[in-house]
Amino acid sequence: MARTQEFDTSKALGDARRVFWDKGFDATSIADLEAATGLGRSSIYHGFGSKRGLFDAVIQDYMDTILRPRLTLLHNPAHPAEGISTYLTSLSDALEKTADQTTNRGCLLLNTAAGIAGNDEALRLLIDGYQVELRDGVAGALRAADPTQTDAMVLARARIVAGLTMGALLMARVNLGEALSTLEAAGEQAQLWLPAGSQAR
Amino acid sequence: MARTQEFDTSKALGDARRVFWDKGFDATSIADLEAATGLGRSSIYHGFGSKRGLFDAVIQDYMDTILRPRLTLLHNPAHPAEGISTYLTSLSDALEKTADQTTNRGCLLLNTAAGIAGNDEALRLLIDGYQVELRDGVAGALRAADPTQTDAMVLARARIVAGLTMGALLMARVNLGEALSTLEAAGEQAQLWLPAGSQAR
DNA sequence: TGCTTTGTGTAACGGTCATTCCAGTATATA
DNA sequence: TATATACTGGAATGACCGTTACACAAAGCA
Repeated sequence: MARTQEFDTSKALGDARRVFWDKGFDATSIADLEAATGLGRSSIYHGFGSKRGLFDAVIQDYMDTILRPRLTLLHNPAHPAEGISTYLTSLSDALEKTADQTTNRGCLLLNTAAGIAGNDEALRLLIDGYQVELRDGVAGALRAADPTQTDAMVLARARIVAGLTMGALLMARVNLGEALSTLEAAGEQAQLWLPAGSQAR
Repeated sequence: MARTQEFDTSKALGDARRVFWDKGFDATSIADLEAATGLGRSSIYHGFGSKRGLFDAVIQDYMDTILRPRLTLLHNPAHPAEGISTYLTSLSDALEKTADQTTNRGCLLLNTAAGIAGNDEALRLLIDGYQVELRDGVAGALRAADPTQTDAMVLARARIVAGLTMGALLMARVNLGEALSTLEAAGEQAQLWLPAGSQAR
C-alpha cells in the first residue's frame, strides 16, 4: 500500500520518555525530542499528532512496560507475605539504577501529577486510577498475608504503604538516599503487620 | 531620596504565589504574573530582577509564612504526645480549605521538587533541607512523647510520618479525599507508637 | 524650587516555541 | 511496471516568551 515506517515506535517512545522524565513536559522542546529520538519533526507529527500526543503515548507506554509489571509483584500466590517487600525492593532497585545518571527521576507519572495534572482532567483521572490500583494491590497483599484483619485496617495500612511509596518517589528527585531509606522504613513497618511466623525473608 | 514603591510587596508575593502554585514555574508567563499581581513588567523586573527572582522570593515567603509556622506545631512542650496529630490535622484543614477550588492544591515546594531538572542544585538543596526539617521535627515529637524509643526506631518512624505527609500532599493535587484519608491513616499509625496512657485527644 | 534618585508605563526586541506546508521518497498492491 | 499511499526532510510561520530600553513621574534632599 505505501511506504513503511523507518523508525521503531517503542524505541522512540523509550527515548522520548527519557527526556520527558528528566525535564518535564513543559521544559521539553520538539528539538529536544528530535535529538533524543533521532526522528525529524515530520515523523513525530505524522506518528503522534502533536507534542502532547507523543507525551500521552509515552505515558501509556510507561504504564504498560514499567508501572503495571511492577504492580504484579504485590500478588504472590505462593508466598502472600512476601508481596509487599518484593514490590518495595523492586522499587528501590529501580531508583538506584538511575542513580548513576546525573538526574534522579523518581516516577514519571507522579512528577506529572505535581505539574500539569491539576489543570488537566484526563491526566488527573489517569493518575488517580493508578493510585487506586497501587493501593488496592497493597490491600490485596495485606489481606492475603493475614485474612484476619478488618477491612478498615487493611485499607488504612494499604494507604500507608501506597502513600509512602509516593512520598519516596517524589523525594527521589531531590535526595535519593532519603527516598531509599523511606522505602526501607515502609517495608519494616509492613513486616510488623504480618502474623508471627509468616514473616517474609 | 526618591520615589516610593506603590505596591505592597507581600501582597504581590501572595498573588504571584497563587499563579505559580496553580500552573508551575514553566507554565506561568510574565503576562500571567502581571494580571495576578496588578503590577507592570517594569515593577516586576525592577523589584525582583527576573521571573526566577520573583519565584525565589515567592518560595522564600511561602516557607516563612506557611511551612515553618506549621512545623512549630510538632513541638508541643505541654503535651508532647499531641504534636504530631496537631500537625497532621493542621495540614488536613489547610488542604480542605482548598477543596472548593481546583487551584493551589498540594504543596508549592513539593510540586516544584517534581518539576526541577537536575541542574537546579540550589532548589534541590532548599527542598531537601525542608524535608530534613520536617523529618527531624517529627523525630523530636516522637522522642518527646516516648523517650524510651531507640534512635533507629525514632528515625524510621519519623520517615514514615514525613514520607506520608509528602505522599499526601502530592496526591492532593489529584484526589483530595484520598490525600486526607492518607493523613488520617498516618495519624492513627502515629497514635499506636505512643506509650499507653499518653494518647493524644 | 531645582536636582537626584528611584519607581512605573509603554513599546519593542531577539529568540524560541509548537505547528504546518510542501516537495520529495519509498513501498505495497494492482 | 504504474500508481496510490504513507512516510520523511527541510524550511517557514505566526504566536508567545522573557527581557530590555527609554521616557516620564513622583518623592526626598539641598
